[in-house]
Amino acid sequence: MAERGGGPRPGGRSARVQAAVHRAARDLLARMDRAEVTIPLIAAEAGVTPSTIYRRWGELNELLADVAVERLRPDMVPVETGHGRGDLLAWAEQYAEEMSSGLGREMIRDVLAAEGGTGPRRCCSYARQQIALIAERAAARGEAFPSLDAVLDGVLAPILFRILFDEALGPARVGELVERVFEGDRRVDDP
Amino acid sequence: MAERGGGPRPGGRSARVQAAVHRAARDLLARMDRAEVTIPLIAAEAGVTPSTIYRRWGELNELLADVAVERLRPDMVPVETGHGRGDLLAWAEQYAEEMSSGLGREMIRDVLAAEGGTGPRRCCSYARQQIALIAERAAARGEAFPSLDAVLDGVLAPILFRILFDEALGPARVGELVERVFEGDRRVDDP
DNA sequence: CCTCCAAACGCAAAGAATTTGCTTTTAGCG
DNA sequence: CGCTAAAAGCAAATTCTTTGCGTTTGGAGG
Repeated sequence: MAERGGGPRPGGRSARVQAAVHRAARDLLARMDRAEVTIPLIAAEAGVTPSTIYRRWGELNELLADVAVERLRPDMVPVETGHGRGDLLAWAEQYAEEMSSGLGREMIRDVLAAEGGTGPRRCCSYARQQIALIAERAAARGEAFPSLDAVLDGVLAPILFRILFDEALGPARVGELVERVFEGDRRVDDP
Repeated sequence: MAERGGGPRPGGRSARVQAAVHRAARDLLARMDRAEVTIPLIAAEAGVTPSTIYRRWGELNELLADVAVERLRPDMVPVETGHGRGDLLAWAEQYAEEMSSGLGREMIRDVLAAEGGTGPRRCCSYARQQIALIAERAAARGEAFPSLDAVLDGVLAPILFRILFDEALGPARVGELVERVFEGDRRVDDP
């Protein structure tokens, strides 16, 4: 029913409609309150009929989650500072800042609100890839670097947890978390 | 608009309606798929008109979030094992298990999906209270115990992060997290 | 190049949910 | 014992969602 993701074939009609709908949704989210955005509105903006959207996405949450996951995909490689700890710190600080914004928070919530669990998984995997890349670079330089799970649980988890349930962490606290994940037992086993 | 929480006055008509609606929502959630539950359905089950619910809660998400926060409120004090680390471990394991269930995950998502940020805050504060209680008991015994923030970021955050974005953590990993939060800098006076 | 096919879209009617104006009930108060 | 403000009921109007059916489209095979 859902058929999220890149679409069936690149270049087909299906892909064009999906692109138009995504763009329309992004535009509307940018210029009006999230609660006022409806499927008929997006359809009108995209130049398609509502039933097309209902058939492809099923409900507003699925569509918005789809759009949010797309926007959450990292668009650049993590900056290189010369050592793994600096790379991770820079990445974590930028990540925390982006996600702490009003728009960032809304996108995360949209992703979580969708039915199928694939959206959150994809977001997690995006972060995983970025961290793995930093870890690889560190390993190539012969540095010790914490395991992927340690970084996920020790840095990413607190950042997202605080954004969702409490108050977003500031850069100072993010720095502490990065420091802490480098302390103690370093498991370099994970590539 | 929302008027979540305990209700205006205990015993009034308002409180009775709220209780009836909450119960109806819980019953329906228990016996049918979450996606099929609608406000008119809940209204019928509760014996009120839909417009009452619309006026009080605004939309389905708000109502379900309200119900979920209620159910997420801890109903007992953390078990006493004799020392803080054991208390925290027992609490964390039980928390992780409860939240990892299908029902637990749905409740968390409901809480997060609501508009106002008060639901997630309240859930966080429930956990805070439980942890603070464990910490107080430890302090009363003269034990060292990690700071509240350290526990939130080091134990609670990974548990919830994995449930929401990845795969729920097993008891073994939860135990590791508890161990780790007791390592390193303890910001409470030494034992 | 042409024809055929399945997938996807548009249209419009039917069905369901949401909003809203107005009336009625109720609990608390003087 | 009335009075009043808040909350609920009722019903009409509006908006969203679903669905059946005909049309278009892009691609595969001849």
